[in-house]
Amino acid sequence: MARPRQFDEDRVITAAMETFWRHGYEGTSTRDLCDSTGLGPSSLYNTFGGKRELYLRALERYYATVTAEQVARLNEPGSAKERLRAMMLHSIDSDLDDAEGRRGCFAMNAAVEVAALDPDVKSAVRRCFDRVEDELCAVVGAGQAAGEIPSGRDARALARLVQSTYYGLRVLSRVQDDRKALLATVDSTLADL
Amino acid sequence: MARPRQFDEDRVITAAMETFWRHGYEGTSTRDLCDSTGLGPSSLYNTFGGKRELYLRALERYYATVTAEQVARLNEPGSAKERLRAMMLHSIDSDLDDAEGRRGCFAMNAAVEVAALDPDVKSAVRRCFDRVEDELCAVVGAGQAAGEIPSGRDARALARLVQSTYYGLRVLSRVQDDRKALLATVDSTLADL
DNA sequence: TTCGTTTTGAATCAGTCGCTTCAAAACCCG
DNA sequence: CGGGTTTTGAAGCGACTGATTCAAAACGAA
Repeated sequence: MARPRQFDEDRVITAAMETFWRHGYEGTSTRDLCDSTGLGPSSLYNTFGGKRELYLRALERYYATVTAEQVARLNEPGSAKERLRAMMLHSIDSDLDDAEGRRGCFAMNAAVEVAALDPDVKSAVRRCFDRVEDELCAVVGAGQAAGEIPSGRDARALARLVQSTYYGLRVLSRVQDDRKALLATVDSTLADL
Repeated sequence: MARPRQFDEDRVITAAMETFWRHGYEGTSTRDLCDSTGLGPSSLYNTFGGKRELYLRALERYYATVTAEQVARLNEPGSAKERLRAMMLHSIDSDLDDAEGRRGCFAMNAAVEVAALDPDVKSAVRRCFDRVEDELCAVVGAGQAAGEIPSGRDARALARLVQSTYYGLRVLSRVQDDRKALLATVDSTLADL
């Protein structure tokens, strides 16, 4: 029928996600995106529509990959608290790793930078957060069923408490390099469950 | 000796802070700053040096005003838990208020958007966070002395736990409008102390 | 009033912004 | 191979970026 594309759409979105993740929405120019994806501007606009649409696609990709990994990590073998700890530990170590560029959590970055200005971004970010919350809830529920966590309190409420502390720690990790202090807070949270 | 300035430097910094706060660092242009401050570009550059320096001054101003208000709110009359609750409640209501433009916490915005790229911004933000942490620690200590909070655990550790949950809630408030759910998490945190 | 100093506004710098246009190239189907 | 369709690269759109220049204006001190 017609000329086929020379690029893999998934690869392009992944490359765009990396760029947005590292430099933010306003900090990323269309030329940056062309450079990192290897696409010319016409291909980029022809395929995705524009910078904003590509950003939304990048957030979807984040949900499908990184958020999925977080969920998977919560479902690895171990007690409920061990699994909660593993997820938080992994994120903190990732946040503090210079080799990863200290880019933090892409969904959180989008929440802070763009969510107030763009309802679609807000929805995409909430989708990530809600998915994590649901899985935290499941893990807490399992812990309660196993007698590891007291059943007196609502699993959802406990999950939200863990979730808040978790994202708070990821904020602090942007300016606070003391890994031990962050880990101590993780353990305080788990001890309270 | 020479021609005096036609503007009040404090007013200019405050106006610049509002603009940076609302639109972020990259989202604010020098012309935006000229418009909001009323200064011409030459006056602005002559006085402050450039956009980055003005941003740092804006962060200092945030510390001197908003962070100071948070600290003051922690020192109002009432029990320790009442004071902790008052601070968190005030911030959440501020975050959810459309009339305030849903701009969140300027220090947190700076932490997420700029801190990784600019050590001076990182320091300025940490100054805000550390000030809040210290005051939280004092309040927790007072609660322990009054018998309101068990003395078994380190006040500093408890303060950091509250602080993490606090900033986590402010992240969630960017995409989550359910005030009751956020407040429930505040109460869960306080109940655990 | 005159001098020396600083501030101010207007104009403008080269470079970049997000985005568009368009003709040539590349493909599949018949 | 020819016809129809899509993708591609290059060039460029007007607007805006952070920053600078410079002469005129506005003051205090002598």
